[in-house]
Amino acid sequence: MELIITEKDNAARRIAEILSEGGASVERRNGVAVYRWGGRRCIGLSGHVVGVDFPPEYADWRDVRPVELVDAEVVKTETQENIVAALRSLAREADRAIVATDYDREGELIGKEAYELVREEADIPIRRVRFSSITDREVREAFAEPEELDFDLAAAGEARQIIDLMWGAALTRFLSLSAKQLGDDFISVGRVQSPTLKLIVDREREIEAFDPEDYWELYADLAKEAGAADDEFEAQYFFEGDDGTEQERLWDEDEATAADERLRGATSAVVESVRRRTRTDDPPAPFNTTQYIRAAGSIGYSAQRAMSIAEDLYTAGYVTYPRTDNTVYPDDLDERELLETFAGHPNFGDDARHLLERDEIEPTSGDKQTTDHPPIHPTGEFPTELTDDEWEVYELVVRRFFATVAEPATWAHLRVVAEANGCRLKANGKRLVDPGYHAVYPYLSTTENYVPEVEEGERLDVTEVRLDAKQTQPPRRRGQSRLIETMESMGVGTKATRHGTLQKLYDRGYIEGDPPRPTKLAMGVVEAAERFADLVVSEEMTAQLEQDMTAIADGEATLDDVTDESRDILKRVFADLHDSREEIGKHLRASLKADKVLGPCPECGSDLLVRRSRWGSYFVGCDGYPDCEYTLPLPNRGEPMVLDERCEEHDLKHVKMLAGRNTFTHGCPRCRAEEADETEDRVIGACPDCGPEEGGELAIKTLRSGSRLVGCTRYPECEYSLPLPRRGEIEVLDERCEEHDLPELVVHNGDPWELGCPICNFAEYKARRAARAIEDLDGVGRKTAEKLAAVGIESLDDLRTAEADEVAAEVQGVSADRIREWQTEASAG
DNA sequence: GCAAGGTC
Repeated sequence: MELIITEKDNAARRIAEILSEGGASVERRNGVAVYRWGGRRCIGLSGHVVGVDFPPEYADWRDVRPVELVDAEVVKTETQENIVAALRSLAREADRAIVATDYDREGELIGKEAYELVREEADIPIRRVRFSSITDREVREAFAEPEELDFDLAAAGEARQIIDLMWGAALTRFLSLSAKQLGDDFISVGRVQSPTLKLIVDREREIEAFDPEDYWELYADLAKEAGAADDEFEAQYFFEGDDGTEQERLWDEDEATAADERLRGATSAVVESVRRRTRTDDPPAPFNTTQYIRAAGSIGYSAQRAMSIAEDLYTAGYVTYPRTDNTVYPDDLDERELLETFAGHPNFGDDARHLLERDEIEPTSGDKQTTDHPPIHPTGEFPTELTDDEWEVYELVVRRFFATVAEPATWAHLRVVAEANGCRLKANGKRLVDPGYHAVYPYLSTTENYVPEVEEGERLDVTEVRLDAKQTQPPRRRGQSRLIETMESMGVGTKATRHGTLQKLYDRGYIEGDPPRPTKLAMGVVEAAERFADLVVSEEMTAQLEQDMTAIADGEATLDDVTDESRDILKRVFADLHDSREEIGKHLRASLKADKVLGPCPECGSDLLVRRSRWGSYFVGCDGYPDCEYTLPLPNRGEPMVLDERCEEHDLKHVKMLAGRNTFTHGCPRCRAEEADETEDRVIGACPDCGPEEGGELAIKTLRSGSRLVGCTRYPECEYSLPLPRRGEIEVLDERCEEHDLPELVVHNGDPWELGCPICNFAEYKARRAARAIEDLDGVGRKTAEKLAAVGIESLDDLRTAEADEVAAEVQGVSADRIREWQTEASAG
């Protein structure tokens, strides 16, 4: 029997399909899928099935001095026991094996790990095949002429594993021990996470150090003398700077007002020059992971969410592998054929047919060509049931593919320079003459700037003059996709890990919000690392490692050469760290506290801190506790983030509550509490729970945490309550709900929101939320959710408790098995 | 309880 080993199940299934010409069957070993046909078996791993670690005697952080990890042995442990067991048992039955993992360095290492597991069981020939996309031709050609594993390349990967573990673990333990942070709140550093964190911290330092400067810009509205009213356009004042370049900003107020007055003295301007240009705007390159994340970010998806959706679409077979650096379509991809599959599609058909009219389909390509996976593109398999988010992302991938085979766009640029009373004015117009690829890819801006056709020497009316006082702005914080792009350009992390690294920084309490802002703890960690272990916060560590890995792969260095040198460097770092342990610990503890301090306690003058209760909720408490028991409540939704902004009255920092899309600013917690104390409850009717027996009434209440609700006046004996929005004035109308005998409410926060009867409103809200929860289940689209609602399934609970067979009989197109899958998912979530 | 890299 010949055993074929791939990096993942998906690849195993597709390779089996190709080599067996569709004749493969699936069986399970230890729960792992094995594809069989003829004399062949094919198993997919799950990436690395073994990992590096220290022997168990190094496990206790308190027992082992961190520096000892530098010379500790590094052992391999099985991390995916089911898969390893399945692989071993298959190996015992095989008379030869073929490693078919991904065609990249990490794939070579994963292949070598499989090689060693097989070797422990059987002394059989083990060969290697390499292909860059799982297509019929590439796979057949690769299997026709198997090659050998590249052990040097695999050793390069192992060197990375060892160095990352030893630096990461030793320094993480050192910092955590020094700050006495040993539980879930340990303080981590690493070759990838720390330079990424420094990138964010450095930008924050620039922002903090920024000193804004005043400047002025001068504008005039110009209009053709006999033209239509909408022929008016804006032109900007400019002058020649000392270096001969065009300048728009006036840095001196007197000069600015002088120019303003001069221009105001002009009633007309004379066109000095008109320049027309045509510019082509080339369609974008195929999607690699980073550019995909960026595009998904521009339509509102976080990096993590974008990757998670892409992975789901990939597993379902609708798009190709989402983790790739490649921006060049492989020769095997027939773009015309793929377009043809879309020609009959209800959503994409028109665009696909239009693109097929081109004589020659020549796709764009990016700078980077790799051997592991093609750029992300649709497979041509059409999805049936997608959630709204999945559909939006799927459409993005389809349209990006369309864009890469579409024509360039053409813009007409028109630059007009005019002179008015000695002032020179310019206007740059642009018009999209031919939308080209924008017609099929509507995600990039096509904003035009209108400037009418004018002639040289033509006289224009000056209809308005504006002098804008402005200030230079600090650099902007990078958003998630910009950070990922920067990490890529620094060579830090990989296509498969960068978004996860950002998530890790959030989880470790190093960054908050979006765009991410570093915490004081992050500032402290980066400062400590810069002083004592500069290498671990520098991108050079990765650059050096890459060079060393290349040397190992080329046979110019050995794994031991490289790891021993790294050990020496790390030992020198520890020699410096040793004496400063106390000082570093104090600094880190001060940083940790700084993230939580709001300001002085009104009762004892100690610091008020954001704290967490035993039940997990947040509140503001005094650092003087238990001597001082002063507290203030915080909203019960989201994670509190302390802002720099301070309340003038109470000298307390403002608090923002981070809750994804529902993030809001709470402000000064003392102000909120005092406002609540001063707000009278407004009675609006009888309590439906206890009104008849106990005479309880419903009132609009404001809590000290800032929440508002309609609740029973007998609270806490009666806990009946309905939520109200946090913001906006609540108006009570005379109209009453017939069913509940309560007044209709209107919330004034921007556009008036007619909330109506609070009981009806809450019922509707719950129904909407339930519908959304059901739609979030894997493979339940809106249509299915509607069908389920029609048979009375309106919440996850309804779904969980329903009889799958009965529902299947009533709902067309949904099997009982499918419903049981959803029930499992609903119970798990 | 450490890292970073695969993959789910």
